[in-house]
Amino acid sequence: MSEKRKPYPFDQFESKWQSHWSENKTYRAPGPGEEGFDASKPKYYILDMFPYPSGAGLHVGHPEGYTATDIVGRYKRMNGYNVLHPMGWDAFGLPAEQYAIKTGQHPRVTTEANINNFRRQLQELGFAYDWDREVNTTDPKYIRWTQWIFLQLYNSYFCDEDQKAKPVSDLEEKGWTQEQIDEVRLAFIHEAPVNWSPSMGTVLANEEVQEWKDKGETVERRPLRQWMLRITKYAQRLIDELEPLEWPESIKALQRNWIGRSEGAEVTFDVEGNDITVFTTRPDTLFGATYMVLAPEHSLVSAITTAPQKEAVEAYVSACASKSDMERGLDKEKTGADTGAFAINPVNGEKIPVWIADYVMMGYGSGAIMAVPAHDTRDFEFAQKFGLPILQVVQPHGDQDWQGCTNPGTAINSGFLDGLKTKDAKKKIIYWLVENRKGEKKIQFKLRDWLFSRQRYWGEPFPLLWDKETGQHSGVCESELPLLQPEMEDFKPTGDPRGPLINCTDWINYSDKLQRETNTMPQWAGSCWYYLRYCDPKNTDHFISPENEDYWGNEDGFVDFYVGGKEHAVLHLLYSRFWHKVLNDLGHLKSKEPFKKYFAPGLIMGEDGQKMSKSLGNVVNPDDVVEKYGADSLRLYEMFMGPLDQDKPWAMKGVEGVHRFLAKVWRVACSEDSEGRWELSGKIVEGRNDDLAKITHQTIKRVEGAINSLRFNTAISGMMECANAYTAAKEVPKDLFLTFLKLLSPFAPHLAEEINSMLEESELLSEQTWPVLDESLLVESEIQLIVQVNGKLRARIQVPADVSKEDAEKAALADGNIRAHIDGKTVRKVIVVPGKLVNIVAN
RNA sequence: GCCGGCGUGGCGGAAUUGGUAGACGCGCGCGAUUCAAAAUCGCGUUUCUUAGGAAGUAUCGGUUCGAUUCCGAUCGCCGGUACCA
Repeated sequence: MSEKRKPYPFDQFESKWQSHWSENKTYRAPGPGEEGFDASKPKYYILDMFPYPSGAGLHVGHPEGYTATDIVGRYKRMNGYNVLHPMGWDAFGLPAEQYAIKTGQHPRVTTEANINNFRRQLQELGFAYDWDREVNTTDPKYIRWTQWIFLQLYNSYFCDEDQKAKPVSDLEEKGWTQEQIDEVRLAFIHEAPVNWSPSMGTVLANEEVQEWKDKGETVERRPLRQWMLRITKYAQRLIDELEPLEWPESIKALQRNWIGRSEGAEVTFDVEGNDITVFTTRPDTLFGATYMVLAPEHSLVSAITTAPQKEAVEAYVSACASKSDMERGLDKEKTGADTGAFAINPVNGEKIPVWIADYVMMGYGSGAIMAVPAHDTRDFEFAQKFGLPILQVVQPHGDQDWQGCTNPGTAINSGFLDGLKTKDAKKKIIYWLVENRKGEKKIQFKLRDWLFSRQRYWGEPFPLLWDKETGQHSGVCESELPLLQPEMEDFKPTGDPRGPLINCTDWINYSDKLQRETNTMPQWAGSCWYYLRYCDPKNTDHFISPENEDYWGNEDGFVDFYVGGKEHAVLHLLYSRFWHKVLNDLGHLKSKEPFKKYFAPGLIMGEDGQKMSKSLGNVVNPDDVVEKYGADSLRLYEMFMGPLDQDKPWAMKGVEGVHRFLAKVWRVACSEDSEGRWELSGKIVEGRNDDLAKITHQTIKRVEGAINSLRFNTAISGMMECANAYTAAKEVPKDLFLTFLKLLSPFAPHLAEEINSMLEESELLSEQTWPVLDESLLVESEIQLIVQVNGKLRARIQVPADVSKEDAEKAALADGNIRAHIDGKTVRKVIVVPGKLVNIVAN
């Protein structure tokens, strides 16, 4: 009936085992106080980035990381750990809302349907998740705690002396006014040019802009009053506390880069009676500052501009204002205008002209620079174009051209700095600036505060109220949480920067005096802390109980091992670290970091080597692969493709390859009868076979090593070699084959479980312990030595494993081929590496 | 420009402290089985070759008895970031 018989009947047992595991709660990980909890067991918390349940369903990229963590989790479990491996849904967010608008359904409905589809797909891959711990960021019981954490941020400030967050109530006790307190809250309202997307009708965080632009959305700068989170206060700690984490160096570098720490100095210039401060990383070049540049948006521009220059300056400012960020970035040709004003260089009293130019950004430092054209490429270009003076103050090493040269060297034309190396000149000028009250040492960061409000419907509302008369804001009472969005017919973005909730008058009006905040939180809010909730998902008194925190978390990084896409290197991973530190500072958590160890799987590309996309038609649907080859084959293939952290192209032929391997394992135990039915072959016997014992134990060693170093592709190669040996043998001892099945079970749990049960083993493989390596089986009595002459392989000789150096040398020199190669030459030296080789140096 | 990563057969890749380069898989070729095919099993598969060898891990150079591995320079590709002062 079936046109093509399957190489092994995965379709008949995969779903059976999935149901079995699910019904028996095989992978339940009980926590403190729960039934079946065993405090003596060590714990292991392994976490996947929870997916955003899109309408498109699971992508083949998802099971890559999920299979890796599943293998490690199952391996740890077989080694006696109480493994927490949970799954949940990052279900708020713009795409969900856009999809809902498009289909005319409420996002809660479409989200639920998408979640059900995702859950089905994940369950069909046999992942050992504890589904009792499932979390969903859009669940009111979850929203409640997201909002509670927001209120912690809102009700705290950053104490600079102690470098940590503290409750604002401390400031109230010190007699601070409400206005003063509002200035320092970690969640604060701020009017500034922000990233406004006209196409999406919302603002975006700096970190998100590129991603949405890539998807074709428009983003422009626009001044708006928005809620911000004061992440910049944590800039230094976010760099320092990253150091001890077991993260890939590249990801750490990405975060450091984004935070962008620069050491330098602030220098104050007198400009027509105003103090203008600039930041510079090269205070040693202060004598070479021959002009000053302000950003066009700088607040003092109109005040200092002289009458004759007024028209030109105003024209330039408005030209810049109308340019989008993109145009401004693309246009590398320097432009600017002379304000006519002069600044006094504090170090030598020189009068230097003040210009405005759009190569100076308002968002970094003070929005003003001292220009040192001799030693800065941008200032050099600008000075050349506008004929401004260029004064060399650093003599670079060697014969490098000093013009526009930014390299360090020796100070010249710099008064008391002359003759000093750049490093020493920096120290001396900073000392001078401090002494003369003209500046100070300064550390500057690129990191901006986090724009946290969105003008959308499908997100957590801010639990905040505004006084209609005074305009003062305040947090709602914790007992009123969760605060859910009202039911609305039409929640489309309105273009109104207050968001669609503004149209829901019943909901907005909290009382006669008070009105609700109408902005909502970004998708990141829920994902910032979900790893904590998994530990105690049903707790109604705490976001996580201290007992669960102590049991599941680590002091030096809460989660033992976190796996997920590197596209979140400067988004989710940075935001989570920030929230975790705030919660730690406020005494709600004991650890400083959320993720002790982190790993980012590579991207799975299309078969054509391009990134998978609908438009290219190269998308692989995991459901189709499971249908055709089974879940084990998909899992195994994704692990066999290559190193986990590398980007790699999909190849359906490769899926067939691992599928054949699984079928080969199946056929070690089973064969077909004349009707085409599978039955035990009788090849598995009681007995012993030293050769197979050796390769089986070699495989234990290889697989263990490979799992511990996340090199799953080599684990699978090892198992393939072992299976090839079983295939070639006439009989396979049962104990060895059962050992092999245990090794295979984290990778292909369904097949391993099925064969195990067919061999009348009653206990589930996943309940069994990992095989113990017997090293004695690996020792050889005879080994092969390679013999080289002048480093080139010339012979292989068999010698006893414990051969002495002298005997090895003798045996090598006795070999016929070796004799031929050293014939007529003098042996100068013989290197013997025990157990490996003999190298004869002769000429 | 700056930061990070990567260059090994026809392809994905292996070689864990420097010690047999190309494991394992894909593809391809040959053979067995079959009436035939599929499936399966076995053998072969870096290149050149005067068949003894020679060359070979992006390129050039260095250290070493010995380098895919360590060091230096160059080229190429990928990712991040960018008038960040």
